[in-house]
Formats: sequence, C-alpha cells, structure tokens
Amino acid sequence: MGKSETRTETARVARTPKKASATPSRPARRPAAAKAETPYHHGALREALLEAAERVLERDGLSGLTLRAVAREAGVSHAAPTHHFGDLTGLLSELAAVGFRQFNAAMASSCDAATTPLARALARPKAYVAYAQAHPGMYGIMFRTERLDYSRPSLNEAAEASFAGLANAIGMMRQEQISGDALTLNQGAAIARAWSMVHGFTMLLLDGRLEDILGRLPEGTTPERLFETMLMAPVTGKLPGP
Amino acid sequence: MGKSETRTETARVARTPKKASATPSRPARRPAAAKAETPYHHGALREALLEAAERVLERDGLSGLTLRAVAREAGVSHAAPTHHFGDLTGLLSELAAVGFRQFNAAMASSCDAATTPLARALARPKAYVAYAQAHPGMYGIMFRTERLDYSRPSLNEAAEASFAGLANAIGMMRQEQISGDALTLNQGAAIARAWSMVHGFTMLLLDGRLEDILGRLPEGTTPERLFETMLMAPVTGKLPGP
DNA sequence: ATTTCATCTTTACGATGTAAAGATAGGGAA
DNA sequence: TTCCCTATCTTTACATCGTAAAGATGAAAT
Repeated sequence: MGKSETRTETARVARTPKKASATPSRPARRPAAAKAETPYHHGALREALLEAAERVLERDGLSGLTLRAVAREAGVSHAAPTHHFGDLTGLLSELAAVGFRQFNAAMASSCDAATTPLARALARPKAYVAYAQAHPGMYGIMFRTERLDYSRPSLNEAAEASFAGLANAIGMMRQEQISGDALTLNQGAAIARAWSMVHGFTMLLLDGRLEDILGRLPEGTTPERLFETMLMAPVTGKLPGP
Repeated sequence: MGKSETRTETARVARTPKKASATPSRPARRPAAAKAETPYHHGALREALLEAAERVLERDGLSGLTLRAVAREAGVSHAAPTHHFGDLTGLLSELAAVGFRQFNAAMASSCDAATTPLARALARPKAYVAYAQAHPGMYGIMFRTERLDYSRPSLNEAAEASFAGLANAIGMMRQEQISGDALTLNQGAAIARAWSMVHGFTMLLLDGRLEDILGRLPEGTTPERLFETMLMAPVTGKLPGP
C-alpha cells in the first residue's frame, strides 16, 4: 500500500521545513523582504500559475502542458491548481483568455504604424499570422484545443472582443457601418471569408501543410509573401456570377 | 505489489478458457463456423482495430479515442494494438489515412453529379465541408491532431492525393495546366487561398465559432448558404490594387 | 512431430486528472 | 490580546492511460 505517487514529483522547491513540530525554527512571520518571489502561503498563486503555464507551453509544447507540470513549474503541489481553476479545462480556458488578450493587443497596435490604405488593410491579417507564428503554443490553446469552456466570463469576453475587432475591421474596409445585432448575408459572408482565410492559412502554415506549395514557388518565396498575394489577388478564373 | 492494473479492464469477451491446463475441454481447433466474427488468434486484427477505432471515435469523440478503448472495442487485450501500430501515433496516423481516403472518395464523387459550371465549381468545396460535418471526429484526427506521422507511406500517400486533387481543381478552374513541380506565385496563392478558405471555414464551423455570425444573419440562413455566398462574392470594398 | 515465429496476453511502471482528507496561516470575533 | 474560522495549499489515494517486457499460443515451416 502507499506505493502510488512514489517520490517522482522531482525538484520541489523547499518552502517550509515540512512538518515543523520539533524545532520551530521557522521565521515565525515571513522574511518581510520576500520580494513576492514565492508568495509563501497566500499571495498571487493564480497569476503565478498562469505565467508558469505560459512558460511550460513555450518550453514543452501543447502536449507538455499538464496540470502537474504547471504546478511543478510554479513550485507548488500538484493539486494546488485545482483550487484556482477547478479543472484542466479551467486552466486551459483562462490561459486561452490570456492569449486572446495578447492577441487583441497585437492586432490593435498593428494598425497604428500603417500609413497607406493598402498597408492599413494588410496590417491586421499580417499581425494575425505573425502572432500565431510567434506564439504557436498559445494559438494552439486558443484554436486547436477542444477543451475550452466559453462560459467562463474572462474567456468569453476576450474571444468576443477578438471577434468584434475582426468584424469592425471588415466593416471599415467595406466602408459600412456594422450594426451590432444584425448582418446582411453579404456582410456576414465578408466576415466569414476574411476570418476563414486568415485562420485557415495560419493553421495550415503552423501544421507545415503549406511546405508543399512553398517548395514549388519561385526561389525564396516567404510565407508572408504568399499570404499577401493570396489576400490581394482578386478571384481570378472561372467562378461565374449568377 | 501487483496491485496496479487491478481488474478494471471491464467486459473482456471470453476467448479461451484462460490457462486451460486441467480439463482441456476447449474445442481443440476452432468451431469452424466461426463467421470471422472474432478471428480467434490470427486473422485481420489490424483492420478490425481500425474499424473499432472509427466506431470509438464516432461514439466517444476525439478524447475518448485511446489505445485501450480501441482494444476494448475490438475485444482484445490492451497491448494488442501495439504490435500492429507500434504506437498511439501509429494508430492515429493510419486512421487519418483511412479518413483521407474516405475524404478523397467523397470529393471525387461529388463532381460527377454537377451539371452547370457553377455547380461544378462549388461541388468540391461543399463536399469538403459536408464530409467534415458528417465526420467531425475523423476531420479532427486529420487536421486537428498534432500527433501524426506523415512519414508513414499510407498517410503520406493519402494526404498527398488529397492535396493533388485540390491543386488540380484550382488549376481547372483557372483553366491552366498545373505542372507537378513548379508553381507561379499567383498559382500558389490561388491554391493557398482556396484551401485556407475552405479549411478555415470548416474549422470555425465545427468549433461553433460561426454561431455568432449565423445568429445575426437573416432568419434561417444555413451555414451552407453562408459558405456559398462567401465563395462566390468577389472581393467587395476597398482592397486597392497596386 | 518438432521447431519457429508472428501474434496476442499478462504483468508492470511511471504519468496524468481528479477527489477527498489533512495541514497551515491570515483575519475577524471574543 | 487570544481563539476559532475559512481560504489556501499539501498529502494521500485511485482509476486510467501509454508503453515496455516477458510469457503464452497456435499456424506454418522444417
């Protein structure tokens, strides 16, 4: 008995002398100058766990992002995250929310530096792909994971903001007002089209499924160049109108 | 000791009397009329496992598709799949290959029934989305899973065929010849564009991320209608050419 | 008939998610 | 002040999973 969970949870950081019954040599309060490094007992564990999760994600990829790994990275017991996120779904959802906020910020700031109308139109899509390339793990959490709980306010809000930004951008490009509650079929199609194109391209690119195409293009064509061309080219060839 | 793997592998089917040392009452050969139902020892376990995997996938979704669940479904021991697929990656990869073949077949047969040029142009994309909607689990295995081994010939071949079909369709639509080894930037962009659009739309649709748009469209607009509109509409609004 | 070997089963182990019970301290009530 | 309450964190436990390794089994070759 008592064989499971054999001491393999490596590298626990020392926090308290463990079962300090005899020799109460513990500093009685707190070192006071504990630079919020390891927030002893209370403190900002929630945020620390989210940061740890981001670190684990970047280091070990999506498959390495487990509850226990995050707890390990944060230096707490493996069950500590449960209290803050309830569930793996909970942690992933909150992390996805963080991702969406980063994402929205990147998209928003991308438009500022644009001068020409063309640059303005391309800024957002390019920022979209750029974010995904810079944070493939995060993008995976946001768009590849099945296990997300969109009923969580933080995630719902952040994702909603992301969608609103997209819809707005399309509306501006078409020089129309996108009223919040209703869409014409053409408006909806324009939004779906833009989103599908950008999202689809990003996924295919991250999954390496465009290598086949890229390898056959003129020497040294970058994914960005392909993406730009793809966005700008009108629908050539035969797709006869009604 | 010997505590792990306690008898919880429920519902094993009875195959042999288990350790028949005393009382060799076993039918000595085989009932002869064993309708290939459970191919006793030898037989087509590989195929049976793939079929079982497909069943499990449809019943329990992607997260329910485990090596042990598949073995259970096929009525063999949990380690049996290892010998045929080596790995979970192996099983998923072979299953993905099956999916790609189904997918290719669906795409190919979709063009046959088309009469008008417009119908012909829309047949493939619609078949693409239709397949994904009919087999969301399979589509997930093919396009959502990170754990696929494209060095496996069967998968590589099937996926390659899928890509070739797409490229060909685009080529025909542009009334050009797509030479196998080289592409112009515009050709590549056309292919990437079509694939991104279709794949992106499918993922967003399966993930329920288009509900937001669909809910704001005119009463009773179906995803298919939105998809069609999205495919046919030219690039409206301002994307100024050079 | 005996041997060989691919196939399948047992057994075992480390890892994971999750539940439940025990420890610990921060903060208000007496 | 002192004492208890409660949120927070740790231990312990367990079912499940992937995977490795060794044992059984029977079909085919010798």
